[in-house]
Amino acid sequence: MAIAKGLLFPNKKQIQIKLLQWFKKNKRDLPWRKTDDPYSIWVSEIMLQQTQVTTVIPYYKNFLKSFPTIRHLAKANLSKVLKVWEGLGYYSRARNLHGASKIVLKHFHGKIPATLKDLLGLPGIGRSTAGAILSFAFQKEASILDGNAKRVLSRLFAVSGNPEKRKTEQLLWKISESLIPKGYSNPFNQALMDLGAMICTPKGPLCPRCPLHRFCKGSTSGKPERFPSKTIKRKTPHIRAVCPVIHKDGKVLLNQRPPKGLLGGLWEFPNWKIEGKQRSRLRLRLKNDIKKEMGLNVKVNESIGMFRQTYSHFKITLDVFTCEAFEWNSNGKWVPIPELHLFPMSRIHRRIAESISN
DNA sequence: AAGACGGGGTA
DNA sequence: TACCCAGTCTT
Repeated sequence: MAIAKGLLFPNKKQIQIKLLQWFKKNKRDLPWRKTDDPYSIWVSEIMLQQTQVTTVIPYYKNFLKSFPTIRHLAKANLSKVLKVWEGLGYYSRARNLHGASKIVLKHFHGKIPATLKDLLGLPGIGRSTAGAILSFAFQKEASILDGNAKRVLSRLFAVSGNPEKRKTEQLLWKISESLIPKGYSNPFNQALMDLGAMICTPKGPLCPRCPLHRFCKGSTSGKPERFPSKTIKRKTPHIRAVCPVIHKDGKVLLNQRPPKGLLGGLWEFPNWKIEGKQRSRLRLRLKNDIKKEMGLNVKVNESIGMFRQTYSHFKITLDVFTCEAFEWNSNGKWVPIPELHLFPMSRIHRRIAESISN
């Protein structure tokens, strides 16, 4: 496990050169590589957290069109930011990005800070994102440890520890730091990412085409895919819920989720979990529950369908019923159907909204 | 140290 | 289905 920092790998120099040469010739053409604007690069790095490049590209372009500068972002309403973020997931990223833009405007004269300490003080920026911003936007000496770097380095040095354990993380960070050629953080970190995305892929790595093939302990030891080691995941629970779409005079009732936590700040149709035994006489139960919980007298129509969504730690099926209300009083917001598109909503509720708009 | 946090692409 | 993505934050 111990790899001393100074007298590291004898191949260090060759690894650096090979990787940089490979990168120069094979780098991906990505929108955020065409700019030197720290704000744009920052936006890209936040979007790329746990999200694949191809998913991010259209969001990145649209976001910068909507909020061209950090000042535009800082002055915008959170709801507008969430709307532009809609569908990208991990909405706390949007909330943190927005919050951080206000901090930068107020405490850093609108200039994104260029030190590790200051960057780490901004919400949504952890060590790896800070390293990416420092090296990509400011040409500073910094290291990264994203999913790509983690996989590449684990294989290159056959790091067999559980990648989720702190000790393994620390070791990988050490490797990432010590491998960077002085003055070349920017291309080197990008090269690490591109190698991980294009050659050293999670499944079926293209070792024969890898510039680091002959230095790679993972590859020469037989099966590079053993690294990083897999972690066992519990299978996700399945939640069933009912979801009344309550109509009155061309409007429907929406609730806004609390600002933090799951899908924080997004709007949705009322919905609540049902247990297995409650599945009988669903429409009658629904009518009574709406009366009891919302103080609303409604007529419950037939179900308009089951809507499913899989999240990282559970999956949910919403049984959606249209209802007709006989009165207005309620918490929540009555929204004309043609205006539903203005509200930030999660994927599953957006699909419901679209299904009743047609 | 462990769990929460979205949604999609891929095999 | 299962994996995993240019990770961070909370508990």
